[in-house]
Amino acid sequence: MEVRTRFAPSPTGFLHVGGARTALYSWLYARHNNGKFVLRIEDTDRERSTQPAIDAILEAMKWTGLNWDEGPFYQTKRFDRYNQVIDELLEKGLAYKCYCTKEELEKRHAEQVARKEKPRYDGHCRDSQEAHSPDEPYCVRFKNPKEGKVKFHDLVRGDIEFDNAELDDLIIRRTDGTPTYNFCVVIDDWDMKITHVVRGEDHINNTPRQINIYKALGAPIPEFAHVSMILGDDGAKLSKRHGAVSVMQYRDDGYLPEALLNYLVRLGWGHGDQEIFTMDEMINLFGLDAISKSASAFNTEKLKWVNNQYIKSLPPKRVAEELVWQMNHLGIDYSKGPSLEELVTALAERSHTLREMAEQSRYFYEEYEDYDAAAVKKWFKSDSLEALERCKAILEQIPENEWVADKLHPVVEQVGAQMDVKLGKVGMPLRIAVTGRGTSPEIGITMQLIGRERCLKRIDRTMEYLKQKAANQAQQQ
RNA sequence: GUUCCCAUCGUCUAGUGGUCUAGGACGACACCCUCUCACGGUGUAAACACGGGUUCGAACCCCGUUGGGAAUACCA
Repeated sequence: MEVRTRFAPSPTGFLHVGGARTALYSWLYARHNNGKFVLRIEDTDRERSTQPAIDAILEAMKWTGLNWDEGPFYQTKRFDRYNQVIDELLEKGLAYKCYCTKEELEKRHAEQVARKEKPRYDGHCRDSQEAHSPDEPYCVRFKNPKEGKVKFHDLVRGDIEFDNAELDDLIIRRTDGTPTYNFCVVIDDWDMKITHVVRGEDHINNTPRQINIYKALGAPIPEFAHVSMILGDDGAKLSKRHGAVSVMQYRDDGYLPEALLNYLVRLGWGHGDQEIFTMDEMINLFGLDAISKSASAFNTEKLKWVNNQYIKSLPPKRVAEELVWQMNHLGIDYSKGPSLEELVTALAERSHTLREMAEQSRYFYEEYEDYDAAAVKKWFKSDSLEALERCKAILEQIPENEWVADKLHPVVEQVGAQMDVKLGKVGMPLRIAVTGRGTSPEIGITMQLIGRERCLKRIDRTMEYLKQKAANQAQQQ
């Protein structure tokens, strides 16, 4: 039988990393088994569901590359189907109309809590013979079995069982005529022939209710796999105060989707000691049974490391694609200067995020304003002017067509030898001169990418600056 | 309260009764490399929540305790 999985978010907000991991696991399982992955939007709660949230979720799914084979299906478009089944249930006596008012319900609920009982519907209308006028409002409840147990084998947790006595008759159709979640999922998973339900562990408690509905319907019961939740860096439940929670926020922060997915797959799943997985490896090696049962804390430091691994190993062309967003976001006009691919190649090793990379790239495309104060203080010494003069003398002899790292790199050593000083005394003033700052890639490639004309101009500028600085100091003394 | 789920270094994990004086990764620290920042390399510190069983033998199996989490909605 074909494996069919699904991801069924409710559009009440953006896609967060926990949802993304669940989606990833569901997607991987389908791909691993050459099955189908279905996307369904669970929007039966019309109060809280919004179009912007739907758009945000779809955008995040596309960005991560978790492509779906069918859907997106919307539950709000399937109300006729749900109501048809509810009517059938009503006819067969497997569901019943409940006329209890909200006030009555609340009162009984409060009494149960006061008695320290588990609050649940008491079945007041289940066997009631009370007469009701046709226009009296009612909701529909599912007749849950009163006795026995519901057992199921969870693919990640093993056997789980609940006593039916713990469950109550849940509402499947509200007074306003709209069906509710626990009913809709069952109908949808049934209609969409879902074979494996991969979802968050918060649904474990819903599973026995849903199984009872499957049974009442005579529908096949799918396999279930309940994935644990993701905690924040501090081990507390993930929330806004943890900063990045939305998947798209990670795009904005400069993470590659490949890296996020790799990080996420390893968070709660492992294959020996392996840390980095290509998509194909993930698909080939993934299995629901290896998913860890306990919740796991999100660790941004490790994500950064993974991201750096991908920035270094992915084709520069691919990284450059994602870098475009950052450059535009920072307003850097990269049309005049090195290509983004060259930039990526030069900066890959020292960038943990694309945002960092973009921020470090300004001097390749724009003139810098001021020198980095700390770098100036640390590296501009009394002999820096001489070092720059000597550098310039050699650099001027290098023609435009030979302005490449291999030719530029030895300049520092030559001047270092001439002056009989450590290379830092030459390389650093030169670096600050051409970039305005104390950090950059290797000086040869840095100068190559900045270009001959710009470099010489900046060196001139810096020599002027150093002369001025020396003059000021002399004056003060 | 009740039901259900969970429990190995700070974090993610390997480990499915002996090969565990518990392995890897991130992070931390130290050293090496070095024109900066990084990358990389080497090394150090760092964990089986607790208590009972079962067994010749338990991180691994069972029970309990403790601690976390989820559900208990006319939300999903």
